[in-house]
Amino acid sequence: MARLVAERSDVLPVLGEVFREHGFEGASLSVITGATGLGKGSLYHFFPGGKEEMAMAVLDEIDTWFQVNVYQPLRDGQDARAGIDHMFTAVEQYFRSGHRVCLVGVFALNNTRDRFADQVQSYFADWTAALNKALTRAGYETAAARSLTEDILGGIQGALVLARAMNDPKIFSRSLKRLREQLDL
Amino acid sequence: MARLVAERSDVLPVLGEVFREHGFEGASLSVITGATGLGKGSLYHFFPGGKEEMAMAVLDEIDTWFQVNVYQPLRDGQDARAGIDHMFTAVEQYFRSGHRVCLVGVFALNNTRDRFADQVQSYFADWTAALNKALTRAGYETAAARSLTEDILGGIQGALVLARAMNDPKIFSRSLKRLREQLDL
DNA sequence: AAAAATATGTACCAATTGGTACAATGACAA
DNA sequence: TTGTCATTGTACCAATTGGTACATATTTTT
Repeated sequence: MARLVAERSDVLPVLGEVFREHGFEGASLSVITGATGLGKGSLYHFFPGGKEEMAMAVLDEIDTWFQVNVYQPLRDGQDARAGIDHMFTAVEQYFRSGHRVCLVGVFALNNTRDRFADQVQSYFADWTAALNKALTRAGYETAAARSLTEDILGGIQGALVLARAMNDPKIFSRSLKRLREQLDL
Repeated sequence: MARLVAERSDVLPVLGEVFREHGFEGASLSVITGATGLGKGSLYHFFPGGKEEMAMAVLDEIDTWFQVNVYQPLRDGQDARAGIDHMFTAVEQYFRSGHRVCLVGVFALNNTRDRFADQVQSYFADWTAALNKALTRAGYETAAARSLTEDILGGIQGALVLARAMNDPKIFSRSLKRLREQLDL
């Protein structure tokens, strides 16, 4: 069902990158039209709710991606260890080895969080629950699993901040590697 | 030399909180005048360079604070272990046990970083150098110290992101405690 | 091909943006 | 008290903001 004209879903990845780069406030309509190549007419046709609906749609797409590629393997995979290993691989790729930043993290840090509180909250809550379950299934005690989960999710977010702040993506890959090895699966 | 009228330095903490809460783009002049209680006249008298100079001044103040309260104790304290322990205490207080976010992190994540690249970079570079030196002095091997430094700085930033995203400041305190204990000083 | 539905460009809108100009006010020292 | 300098409020500015209206394409369906 491919069309020549743009589809709503085609523009979501571009919107995602725009919001990552500029934040929600900084992503002005003119920036968005420039990056997507779509005029206001098209934009408001696809997203009648304006910027807020665009960001919501992006967050939804991100949620779906993580559900499929990260949370479900963690929760339901036969081998818990394999699910965890798969998570690290998926994360390394998703964040482009530290070249890409976490949109949810970007939104979370300032007052943009309040606009999208539910989606921001559940992004990390779902991830936490899934990883926690996997670690438990892999043999960790309840308390240890809980701590490890926080350390790993925090470690990922922090490594993204550091990598971008120092303009050195390798910081992310190195950190991810250590987080993984710390588990000696 | 206290004066009845406002001083430039009096307004810096307020500006800091405004930029934390709204980010650089989101901190409009009207938000700033509202939060500081100063009109544009005063604001542009103290900061002729406008918003950019305000943010620069805030970043400078932050840098000074960390130099005095974190980096120097790490670098020059007689007891390296005490310096590290002091760092954790200072950080726990500075970030108000997870109620406050890191302004440099906020700026780092989106394109605001490019405006303040030097200050963002050196905030983490200086911290990294100081902590690395302290860990080395405390007995860690070169490679181990380097990894630990990244883990600790990343862990702090990530914990701040998580705490704010989940709206649960305790995540920060818990993470900080584990990072500290991991060192068994 | 005609009709219906989808998609898009253009013009327009009030509100807000960051910033300037400047006169009036305040403090303070000679 | 007079003069100097720091401080502040107000009015103003062009540019941009997010958003709407709508007529015109462009597809898709019939």
